[in-house]
Amino acid sequence: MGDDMRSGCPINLSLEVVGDRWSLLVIRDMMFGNRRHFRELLTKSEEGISSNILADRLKTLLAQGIITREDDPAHKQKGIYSLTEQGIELLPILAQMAAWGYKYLPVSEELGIRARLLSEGGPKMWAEFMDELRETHLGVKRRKKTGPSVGERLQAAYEKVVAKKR
Amino acid sequence: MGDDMRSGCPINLSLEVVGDRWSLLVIRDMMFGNRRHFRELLTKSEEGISSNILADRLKTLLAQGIITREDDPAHKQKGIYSLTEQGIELLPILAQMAAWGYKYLPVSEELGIRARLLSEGGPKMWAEFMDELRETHLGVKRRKKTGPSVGERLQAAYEKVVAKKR
DNA sequence: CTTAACCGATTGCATTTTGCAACTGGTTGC
DNA sequence: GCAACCAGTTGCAAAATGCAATCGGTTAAG
Repeated sequence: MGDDMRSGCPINLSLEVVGDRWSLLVIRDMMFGNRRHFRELLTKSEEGISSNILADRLKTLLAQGIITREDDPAHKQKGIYSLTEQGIELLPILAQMAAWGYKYLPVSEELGIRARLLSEGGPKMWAEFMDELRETHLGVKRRKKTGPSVGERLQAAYEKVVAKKR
Repeated sequence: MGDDMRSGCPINLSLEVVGDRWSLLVIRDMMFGNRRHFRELLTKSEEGISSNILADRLKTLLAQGIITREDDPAHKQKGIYSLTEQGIELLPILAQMAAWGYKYLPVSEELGIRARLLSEGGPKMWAEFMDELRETHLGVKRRKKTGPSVGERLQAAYEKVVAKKR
């Protein structure tokens, strides 16, 4: 993660910031899995990131202004990681990657259901989900709640598939 | 580029395929720079990829079905690389990355202009550009041509900025 | 027909990044 | 007071990356 710039191309710059094998997975877990602590990100991830890599990525994402860290008032050692607006706006990238992966790669049924719903929901659903993230990560109040949130709907759909498969 | 699967999550799988520092830049140059030969991709890139990395990435992208390679009838040594439908459908990911990078990173004016136009154009413009790519890479005839293509418009805007800056 | 430039790669080697496992210094709950 | 938990750090091996030189073949100019 050197800070030497290869070119001023926006795609290149984005790749220099989040174009590695782990950064976007950490963001994904913060967004869809609501992981906010180091230990949650470390142990509750599907892929099993190792602790040194996680520590390094969190440091980089922090330095880039994609996440913030604050002390957990309920536990002196715990930090709470939150997405910034800049981090929240990575969602469309994740959504497109999810849609592409769902269409072309051997996605498992339970892990693919969210991608399918998000893809079908389109940009409108993404915007709604981003508003929910602004509420949980930035403390921005949302106006209304008619029915279950996008996050709840995705989670419910996931659990339904898991239950069905067993 | 091991083929061991970390998880069946669509985002993770996408990252395993194109989540490195170079693959998407190669795709970008094929899409927006119309680079089709090894030497073009090698020397006309902003970032200066090295030949062994390029060879390796082309091999991987080929194996993944994202690009194809055929012999150039006009030159026995040259191969022509083309995007497959799967590769063309990476465009929305690139477009979102371009938009995010343009918004949050120190993008140069001349390399940012395409990102701005593409972002303003939205999914409709992306679809049009993908149709143009289907024509040039897959030989699929398009129906109509009213005015300059998206590719031409992006290129013209880029050149205009370059001319202005000098 | 010679020859220099060009072609898509490959090779060897140094540097950097990643991955794993053990461990540290500290906190919390029982 | 002690076991479980916490956010990381350390040491080291393995893999990926980056660079420069090179290879065997093709093409175009003279």
